[in-house]
Amino acid sequence: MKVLLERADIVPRLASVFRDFGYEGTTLARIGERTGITKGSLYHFFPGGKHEMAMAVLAEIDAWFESNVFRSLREDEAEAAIATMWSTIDRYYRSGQNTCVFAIFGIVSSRDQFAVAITSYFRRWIDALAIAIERTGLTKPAARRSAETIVSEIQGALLLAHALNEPTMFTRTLARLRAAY
Amino acid sequence: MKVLLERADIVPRLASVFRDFGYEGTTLARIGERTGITKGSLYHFFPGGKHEMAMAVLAEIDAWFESNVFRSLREDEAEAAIATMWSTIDRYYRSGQNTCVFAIFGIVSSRDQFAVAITSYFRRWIDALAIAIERTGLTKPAARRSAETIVSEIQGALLLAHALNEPTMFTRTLARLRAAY
DNA sequence: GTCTATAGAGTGATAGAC
DNA sequence: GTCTATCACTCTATAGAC
Repeated sequence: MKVLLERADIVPRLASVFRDFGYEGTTLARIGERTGITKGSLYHFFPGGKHEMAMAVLAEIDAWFESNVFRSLREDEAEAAIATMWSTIDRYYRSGQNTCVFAIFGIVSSRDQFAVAITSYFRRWIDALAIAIERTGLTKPAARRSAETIVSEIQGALLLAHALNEPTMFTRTLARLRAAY
Repeated sequence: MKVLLERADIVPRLASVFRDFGYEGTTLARIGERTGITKGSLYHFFPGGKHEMAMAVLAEIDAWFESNVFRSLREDEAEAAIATMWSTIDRYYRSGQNTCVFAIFGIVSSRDQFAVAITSYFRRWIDALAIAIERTGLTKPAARRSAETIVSEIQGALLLAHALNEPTMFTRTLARLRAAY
């Protein structure tokens, strides 16, 4: 029987708080309220404090996308990998109800302390998608432009869906992209 | 000679701080550092505190867009109004270096206290643009879908431009939209 | 003199660190 | 839980505009 927490149990719970409140808006008290994890436990697993907690959240999301989206785009058959991507991210973003933690962190100036993680994530997404699109027959520059447009549209739709509290804004965009690519 | 501040002088300076740090990340101390405006002046003009300051910032940006973008889209000749929009927002967002305060406020959960202002802003942008596009000959539903896509793409491009610290991501998107509509 | 705007010390509450 | 720093905010004394 396991009664003690492990770091791996904590990170997803931290993610949910950072996702809702952003970096500045996430306080240790709020983490405690929402997850039941006390400050003692937090500092035991993340001696670097709030910054290390946020880095762990970004790293876990990054790893999830790497193994569920990016790798497949780079290595698998292109059309299938792209088709899988639409349904994977629809599930991940809960059809527009979830926001993207990298977007939240990337839009304000505290972005600077996570700049490497943020740029790496978006760059690798665009790069992997460009590789897949190129394999469907487009030229390298055209594939790259399409990849940038798609990631940008996904993020824009997520943003608007949340700002307007209208998740269908996201699902409609996803349906349109699915049909176009 | 005028040495005393007026509310109208303060709001744009506040906007620059909220734009860079978001609502939670903006502190009165930081406002003081960046603008030289001390608490005495701030609370004199904004008795409602930080919340009222943020509302004033949103209201001013909203009014600027209303008179420089939305009104023209609704009332002026459609092709000309749309053409003007591209260059107006390119200037407003300083070719991708600026972020959108409504987007920053709208992406985190503190969005709730500004929900009315945020949804009104994006809705009126989409509505005005849909009216203009419909006038160019599209059906009402098609025009609306295009308008949603455009606003979403603009926001997505702004987000990615900032997250990747690559403003050209925004200018390229704007160029593509300009060519397509 | 009157009134508006300003400076900034001081308040309790709460932040993150440990 | 304890600590110190910092948070939003209050308040008083005074400077500048007319």
